[in-house]
Amino acid sequence: MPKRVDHAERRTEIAEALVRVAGRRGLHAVGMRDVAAEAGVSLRLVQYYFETKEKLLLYGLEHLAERFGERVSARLRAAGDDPGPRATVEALLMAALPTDDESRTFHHLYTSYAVMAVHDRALAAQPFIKNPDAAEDALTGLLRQAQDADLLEPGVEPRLEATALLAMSAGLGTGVLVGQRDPESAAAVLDHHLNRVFRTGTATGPRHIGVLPARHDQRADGS
Amino acid sequence: MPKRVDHAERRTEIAEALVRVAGRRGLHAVGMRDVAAEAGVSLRLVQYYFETKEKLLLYGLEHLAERFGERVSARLRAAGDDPGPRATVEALLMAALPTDDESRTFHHLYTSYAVMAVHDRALAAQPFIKNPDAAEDALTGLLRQAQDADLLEPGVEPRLEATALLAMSAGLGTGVLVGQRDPESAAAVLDHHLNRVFRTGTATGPRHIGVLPARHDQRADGS
DNA sequence: ACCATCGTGGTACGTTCGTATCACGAAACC
DNA sequence: GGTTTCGTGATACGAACGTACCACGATGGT
Repeated sequence: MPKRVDHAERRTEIAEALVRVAGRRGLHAVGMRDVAAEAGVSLRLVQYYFETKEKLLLYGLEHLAERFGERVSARLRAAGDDPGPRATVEALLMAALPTDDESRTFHHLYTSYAVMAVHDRALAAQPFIKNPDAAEDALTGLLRQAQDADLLEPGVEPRLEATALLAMSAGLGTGVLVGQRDPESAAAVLDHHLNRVFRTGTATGPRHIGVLPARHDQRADGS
Repeated sequence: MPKRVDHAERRTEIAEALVRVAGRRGLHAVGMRDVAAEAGVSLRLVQYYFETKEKLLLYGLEHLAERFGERVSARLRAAGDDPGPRATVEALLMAALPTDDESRTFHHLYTSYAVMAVHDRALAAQPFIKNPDAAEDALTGLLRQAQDADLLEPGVEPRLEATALLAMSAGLGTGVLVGQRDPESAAAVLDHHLNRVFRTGTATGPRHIGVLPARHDQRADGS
C-alpha cells in the first residue's frame, strides 16, 4: 500500500521510537535496527527517512527538545492562569526534575546528547546553547518581574539567580537520575532555596510541591 | 623480558591511557584497541590485566574518582593552612568546575559514566552514590562549622545548602563543558551565591576567584 | 494505458568490536 | 636443571553495526 506518505509524520514516529528505545537501553546502545524494530518498520525504512544514523540522532534531539518544551508549557498552564511568580518559577524548575518515566527519559537522553556534543561538532551546534539560554532568559524575566513587585529578598540578582537555579535543577536532576537522591529530596532542596530567594509570607502558599500525578501517556510496551 | 611485573602499577597505567583516550574522543567511542595503543602495549595485554572491557571501565571509573579526590585535596591544601570556611568551601566547589583540560576530562568522563550507570547496574553500584555523598557530608560539616562560628546568614540549612551548592556546581560544570557558559561566568555565579550564604564582611576577602594557574602535569601527548 | 517515481522489503558487504585461542620466551621455584 | 608458571605477541572468530545495493509493487501524472 504505497500511498503517498507524510514524511514529517513518519520521521516523527521513528524519532519517537528512537527516544523510547534509547530511554530503555541507553542512547549509546541504540542501533538502527533497534529503532526500526521499535517503530515496527523495516531497517530500510529508517534508512529511507533518515539517510544516516547521525541525521537520525540529530532529529531525535530536536524532537526531544521540542517535546520537553511542550511539557514545560503544559506544566505552566496546569499551574493556573496567573499563579504568581513563585509558583511559576517553581513549576518551571520542577518540570525539569526527573520525577516520572517521561522526564527521566528526557533528562537521561539530554545528558547523553550533551556528553556526545563534547566531541561531535554537529551536535554541539544543536540546541544545547539555544535552548537553555532561552530558559535562562525566561527565568530571568520572571525573577525581574517578581523583583519589581517587591516579592524577592533584597540582594538577589535575577540573572545570576536564574543561572544558579537552572544549574541547581540540572544537577539535582542528575542526582535523581543516577539514584543518588530521590525526587522528593531534590524538590525539597529546590523549595528551600526558593524560600531564600522569594520573600516569605507571599500570596502563594506552596505547602506541598506541585508534582503532578504523572498522567503520562507513554506507550506501555515491552519494558 | 618477562620480569615479574607489578600488576597494580600496570593496571593504573592502562587505566590512565583509558582516561586519556576517552577524554580525547569520548568514552562511548573507546575500544580496547584504542586503550592498548594509547598505553603503548598490545591488545592482549589490556585483556590480560583486565579480562573484560566492563572491568576495565569499572577500574577506570575508580581511578578517575581517586584522581579527582586527590585534585580536590591538592586544591584545599593550596588554599592555605586554615583559610577560613568560606575560602575552603569555595576551593572545594571551584575544583569541580571544568576550568582546565584535566578537570574538563574529569567532568566529561564522570558524566559519561553517570549516563551509563542509568542502565548498567554494575556501574550504578560504583562511587556515584558513595563519592558525592561523602562530598556532601564534608561540605555540610564545613557549613555547620561556619554556622557555629556565626559566619553564615541566618536561615541557612547546612545540609540543604550543601546539596544545593554541589548540585549547582555540577550543573554549572555541565554548562561549561558543552560550551554554553564560560568558566568565569560559572565561577561568578558560584561566588555570588556564596555571598548570599556567608555573612558579608567576613575575614576572607575573596576578591578574585581562586582558580589556580592550572599547573597540571598531564602528559602532553597527541591532542 | 503507459511510465516514471515513490515507498518498501530483503539482503549483502565491509568494518570494527570484544573475546578466545595458540604459541613461546623468560623467569621463579624446588 | 627441569618444570611450572607468568607475561606477551599474533591472530582468529563470531557477532553486530552502519551502509549500500537490488528488486518490485503500487500509485500518480498525462
